Amino acid sequence: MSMTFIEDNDQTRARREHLAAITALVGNAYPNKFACSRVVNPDREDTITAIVKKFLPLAPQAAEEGARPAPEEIERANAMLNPLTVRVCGRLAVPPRVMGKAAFVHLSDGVSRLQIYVRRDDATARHTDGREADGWELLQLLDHGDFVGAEGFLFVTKTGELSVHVRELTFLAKALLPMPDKMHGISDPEIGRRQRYADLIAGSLKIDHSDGELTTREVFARRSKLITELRRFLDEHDYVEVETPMLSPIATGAVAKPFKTHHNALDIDLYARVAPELYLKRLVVGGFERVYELNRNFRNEGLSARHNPEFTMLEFYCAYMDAVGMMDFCEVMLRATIERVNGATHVRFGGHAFDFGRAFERLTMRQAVAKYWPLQFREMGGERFDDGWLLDALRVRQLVAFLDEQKQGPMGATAGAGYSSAAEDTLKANFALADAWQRAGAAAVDNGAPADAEETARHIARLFEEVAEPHLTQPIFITNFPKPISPLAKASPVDPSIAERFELYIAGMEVANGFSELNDPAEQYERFAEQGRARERGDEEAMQMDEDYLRALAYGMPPAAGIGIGVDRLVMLLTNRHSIRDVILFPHMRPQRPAENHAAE
RNA sequence: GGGCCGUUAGCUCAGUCGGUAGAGCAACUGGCUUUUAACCAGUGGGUCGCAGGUUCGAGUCCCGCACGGCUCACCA
Repeated sequence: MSMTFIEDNDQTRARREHLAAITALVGNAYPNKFACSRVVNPDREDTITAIVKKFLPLAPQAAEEGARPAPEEIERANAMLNPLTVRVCGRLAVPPRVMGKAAFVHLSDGVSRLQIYVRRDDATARHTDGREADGWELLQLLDHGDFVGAEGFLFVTKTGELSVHVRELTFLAKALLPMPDKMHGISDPEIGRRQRYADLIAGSLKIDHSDGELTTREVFARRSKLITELRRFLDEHDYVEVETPMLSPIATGAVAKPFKTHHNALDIDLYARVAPELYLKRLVVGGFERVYELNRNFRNEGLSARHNPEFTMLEFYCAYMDAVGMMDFCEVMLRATIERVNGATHVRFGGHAFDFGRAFERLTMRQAVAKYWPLQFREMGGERFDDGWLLDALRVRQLVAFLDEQKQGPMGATAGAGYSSAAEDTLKANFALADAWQRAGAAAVDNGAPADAEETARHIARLFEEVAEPHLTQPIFITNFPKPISPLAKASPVDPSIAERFELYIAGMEVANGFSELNDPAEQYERFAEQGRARERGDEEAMQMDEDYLRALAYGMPPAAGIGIGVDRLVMLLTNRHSIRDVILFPHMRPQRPAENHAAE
């Protein structure tokens, strides 16, 4: 038998030899079950975590750090603990500490650890055929990471640690591979993400947690808690959870490139959904006035610290509500769930501190661009930046062209050469700026084609992304998106050029996106048609016409607001992880190239 | 694709000016019946990512390649 996944070295050889010796000693080294005691709760078997939680408070405390508790206090604790016989099981969290004729080992259940104490003169083991075997002999064969069951009585040691004095040891499963370093854990993030099991083990076995960061286990426990709380909040507000297709004949509902697959029996291509949006709105048509789905979306785009090809989105719709109402609701929901998950509305994320208890700022997209337009470019060619320019298509063109040029060169002459004085530098810089501004203006006019609404919309979105987005650290709603880039959103009743759409930004990340839903089938048809024209011009991400959806709208959809919340990014914020790959258990990674091929034989 | 950084024992990492390959942990042997990053004594373990060059001599300097990380561009 060749097990190429187990490297052959002195470490693995020792473990295999131990396994053979264990088999000789106790028979089946992989028994099917182990029944634990029911000391903590007669209705369920004890876990290490349950035992520790229940009995740790009985262990005496030392008067000061590093000192041992008073002997009489230990005696008092043992008088209560010794009559309690427990059966517990778990993974060896450390290599056994053998001291001649006695040994200490910690067992872990993945969350907590409990020490067991094995003595040569009173430890037995159980052979799978029922015979008694030598427990001390079995202990000698245990490796860091093995699974064992232990029966014995509770006590506290001289140092005050709650422990189990083992009477019978049962072998449960072998770790044939060495455990991650007990002090350093897994240092290579690559291995941590590819082998999440090893990462989780490392977190539960690591001795020093002094860095104050959450363990991997804790990150995903918090993720689970967040998802529970989001569901609870929506359930309490009369939302109904549904599941809509992951595979559909057309990928629509968001501006994104889809994954394509094929259904053999039907002989049709299907797409992994990029958003459940249009299905959920069909349900609003059908009478689900409050409906949500919390599930995966798939987008065939680049990977980054903030992008995984599949990601979890919470999407929900509320009839008779508009975008403003949805922002209010979203804010209340985040405040409530974050408080329940983290125990406070305060969140620390890298060097930033957020207080979700405070009202979120709200700015229109144009206001955001105007607010964050760089100070050094407020004066250009004798003209003063005015946010009214953002209403003027040619001005918008000029701003984009100007920004492009500034991004290209290293600010032209503004870098300033060797010996020139500060005044000279400023003068040169002003000239260069005026020049650039003029060139941008000329380019805007020369562009030829009359500026159409869609081009202006894209330009404003670009200006927003370049100029404002990096500054959006504290939670902020950006509102009033240009209509042409929002094909499913309803126009504002006061300004038909903008959509009643918003995005929530936190720590520079887009965390949520919502709007007043377009429910006029005729207008929706026109918007799809515009998208179709963009598609023909080569925009792969443009949305496809969905005729069934239009038919649904034709049956009548009540006014409604909807929102999509990026759950992974929210988890990042709540766990202080700066890569989305750290909050997804098995993130997609580039396939591993065989750089080393020692496993060949 | 561009820029920067990395690759040394099973793991985490040192390695000075170019001169015999190092530590801690882990493994193995022995000692130790309340330890806790247990301790003490000893043993084994290396194609220094790969390939070429310079040199009397390369883990170290030079060139190329592979693998990986961070970052920029693209993107929710």
